[in-house]
Amino acid sequence: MSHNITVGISGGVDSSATALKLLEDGHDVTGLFMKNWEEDDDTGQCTALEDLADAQQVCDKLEIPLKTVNFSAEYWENVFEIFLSEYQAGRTPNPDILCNKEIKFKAFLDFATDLGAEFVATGHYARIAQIDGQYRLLKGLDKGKDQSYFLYTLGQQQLASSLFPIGGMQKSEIRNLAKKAGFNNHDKKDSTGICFIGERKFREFLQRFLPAQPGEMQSPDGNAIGPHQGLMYYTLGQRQGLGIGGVKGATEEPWYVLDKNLEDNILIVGQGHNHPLLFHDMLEASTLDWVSDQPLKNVIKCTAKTRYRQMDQPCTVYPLDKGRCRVIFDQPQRAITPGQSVVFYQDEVCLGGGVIESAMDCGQKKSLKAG
RNA sequence: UGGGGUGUCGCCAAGCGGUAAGGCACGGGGUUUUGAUCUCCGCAUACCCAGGUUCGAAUCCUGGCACCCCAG
Repeated sequence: MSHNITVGISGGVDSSATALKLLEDGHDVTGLFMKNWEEDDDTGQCTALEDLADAQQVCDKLEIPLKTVNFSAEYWENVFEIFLSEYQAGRTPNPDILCNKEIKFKAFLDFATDLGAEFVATGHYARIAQIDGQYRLLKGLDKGKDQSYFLYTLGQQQLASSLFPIGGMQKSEIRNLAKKAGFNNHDKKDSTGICFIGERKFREFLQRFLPAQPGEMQSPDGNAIGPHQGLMYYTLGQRQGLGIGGVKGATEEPWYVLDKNLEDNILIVGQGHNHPLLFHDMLEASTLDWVSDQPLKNVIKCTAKTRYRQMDQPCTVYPLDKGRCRVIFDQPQRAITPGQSVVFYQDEVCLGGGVIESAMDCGQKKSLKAG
């Protein structure tokens, strides 16, 4: 049967192919282009305009209407301000997860619904299944492109009114479809950077909103290594941008951010990608979201990702009070970073996740392999 | 200005008469809907300065200069 479906068209191949597939399935499709950020990128390019042109070309080709909507105010208030305050607090937020929660699957979904859409569709590499009367969020079938990590905050209501038509396809198939359909963007480079904001020189970008707060970099045993520009500009496990050259008496290994001492404004740095202080086998997370809408009641054994594109790591999740949980990994994890999200899986099923508050060691630390 | 030592890429650092290793940092590309990580490529006609010896010197000699250490 035919449905009235609004597709979030970004100007990229994925959303274009999404519209194409829905159309081929006989649905009544409308394109909706969002502009959520008002300024141009670093290079002065107005990428939003170029993207809109691509979106228009695709919709013209498909002979479907293209509407535009501007959620800049909502984006600023519900995504960007939180993004900034998290950085201000020395944490490392994931704005795209918030963007999905607050914009794409709230503001956008509500807007489309008001316009009469029965469903919204996006070009995410993820799948929605109905099992035992419950909506499940599944990984995308293209192992290299799975984006379920970014969607863990979606609940039953969102999934009930959303479609991910390309979640079962490979990226290469998508590009072929787009090429056959005559889309200009069939070989357009995958977009990266913060959604709607784009690729930036990140520290410079942050610096425009959060002024520098220089301090000292120290080794774990307190030796002064050099200056830093402000703890908010660095994240755990980071190598680039420290500016630490050769240090007399030190090894030749590169330096990484090991920890932040917010009280004294000190950045703790050490040598080696696998520095022991970078590894922890336990974390606590808050602001949990479960796809089932059911709060965690019992201990569960599952796998988790601590960041996008990480391999699934076996772990055990323990419910705590105040909507928090504790996660203990079978193996120590590198650079578990407060502000980032831990997302839980059981095989292909994304269960939900939460925001990492802290990383710790539960004392069963396995010995690390060198190198 | 007594004695000893050192001055090679932004930093650490090889080189010991035969025509400038390497690492880090940095820059650029790739991967990537966060931030990171990772990966590839680039990066000293030049060895504190000035003379000299050699077919040939960063490497030897002489004289400066600078810094460091021990004495005073």
